[in-house]
Amino acid sequence: MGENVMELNFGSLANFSSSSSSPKPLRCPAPFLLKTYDLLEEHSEIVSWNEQGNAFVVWSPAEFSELTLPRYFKHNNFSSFIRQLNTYGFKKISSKRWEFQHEKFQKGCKHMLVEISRKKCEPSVFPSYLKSCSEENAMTNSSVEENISNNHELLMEENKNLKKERLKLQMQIEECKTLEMKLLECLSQYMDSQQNKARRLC
Amino acid sequence: MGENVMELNFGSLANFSSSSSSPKPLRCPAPFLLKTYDLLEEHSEIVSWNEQGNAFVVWSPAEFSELTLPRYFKHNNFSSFIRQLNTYGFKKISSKRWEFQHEKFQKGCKHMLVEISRKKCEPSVFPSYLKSCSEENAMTNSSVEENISNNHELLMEENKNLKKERLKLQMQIEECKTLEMKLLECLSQYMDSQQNKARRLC
DNA sequence: CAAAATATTCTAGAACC
DNA sequence: GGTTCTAGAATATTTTG
Repeated sequence: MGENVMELNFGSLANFSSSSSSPKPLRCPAPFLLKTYDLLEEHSEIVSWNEQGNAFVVWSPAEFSELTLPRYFKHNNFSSFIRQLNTYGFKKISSKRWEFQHEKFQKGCKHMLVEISRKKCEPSVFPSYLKSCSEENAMTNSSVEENISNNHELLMEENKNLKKERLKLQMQIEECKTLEMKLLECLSQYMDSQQNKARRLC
Repeated sequence: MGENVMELNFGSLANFSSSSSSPKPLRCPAPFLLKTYDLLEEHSEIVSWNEQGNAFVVWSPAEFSELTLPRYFKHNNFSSFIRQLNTYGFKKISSKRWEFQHEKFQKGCKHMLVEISRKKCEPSVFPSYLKSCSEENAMTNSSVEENISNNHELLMEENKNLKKERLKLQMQIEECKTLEMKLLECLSQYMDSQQNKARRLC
């Protein structure tokens, strides 16, 4: 009841814990990375390193899912595989084919796998848009910005982005206000209905 | 009884948030829904209604992607199809097979498709302050402004101001959020106290 | 044609195991 | 840490006023 509402909506507050993220080099690569690297040494037509050896291509997602995945993982879902790739920071670098890249994932460089770590962000009270804003703020205060701000092109770009962001923030505020009104409306309706119920009970 | 009260009230809250924007009865179903419904009338072995006709099953994702999807959509990605299903509120109801369900998506009930609408915000009471479109953005990107901004100095100044403004907007959002939490807390407390009163009256 | 709605893509959140 | 399901976010693309 009332309590459940609170839990549902404020539950995330309980998880408010400071994160001591430690991206120190691990001694052994994550199993997922090893398996993915190994699977590329099969020299199959289903999946392989790309021409430059700095990314890999799943040439046939269907066969890859049905034949390759279950031999290395506990599933045969392409989407689960992709979810893992994203978790480890791989990017899809072609819109034409299933080609994924990570700076530290290269042909013949098995030793570099230890430098790839899982992305992990703590659950936070703040909505994602605020997170990204805060990150940006942190950046703007650094000296990095001092250097790049001298470039006219970058300035223009930043200007454009800032305006875009302003628009977004304005819309969010609009939404907030609307929601507040609706919450109030809901509250008042609830009070009415409860009073009617109480009357009937008398 | 408590639970029913809750459902009633949060149901109405959900209606509030959507009633302002769009969910009036449409005359014609979303293209995606029509296509998905049509594709199920092929009586194929790749995809079909389930036994009860209240959900559908993609029996062979690989063939579905390669053969079925491109005939109805502009792509052959299973994941894009699933993204659409989720956007329209379908749920995957089996862990064993690709079976998706929506209350208003049933065999022989094409007319019910008009009642399915695209999700804009969560059914949750809580914000997801995210975007529906509001229309107070006229003042932002005029081309006039673009020209003036070609001056380097002015650009710098404008960016500085934009950042200042951004900070202000972010603070406003924080305030809104706090207020919303208080409102909800109030609502929840009120519900509790009213229920206690009702119990005593019994 | 501009703006809104819908579609497609890529990535991430969160629950559960 | 892995797997699953769903959503966020950025673009494309289409539709509509």
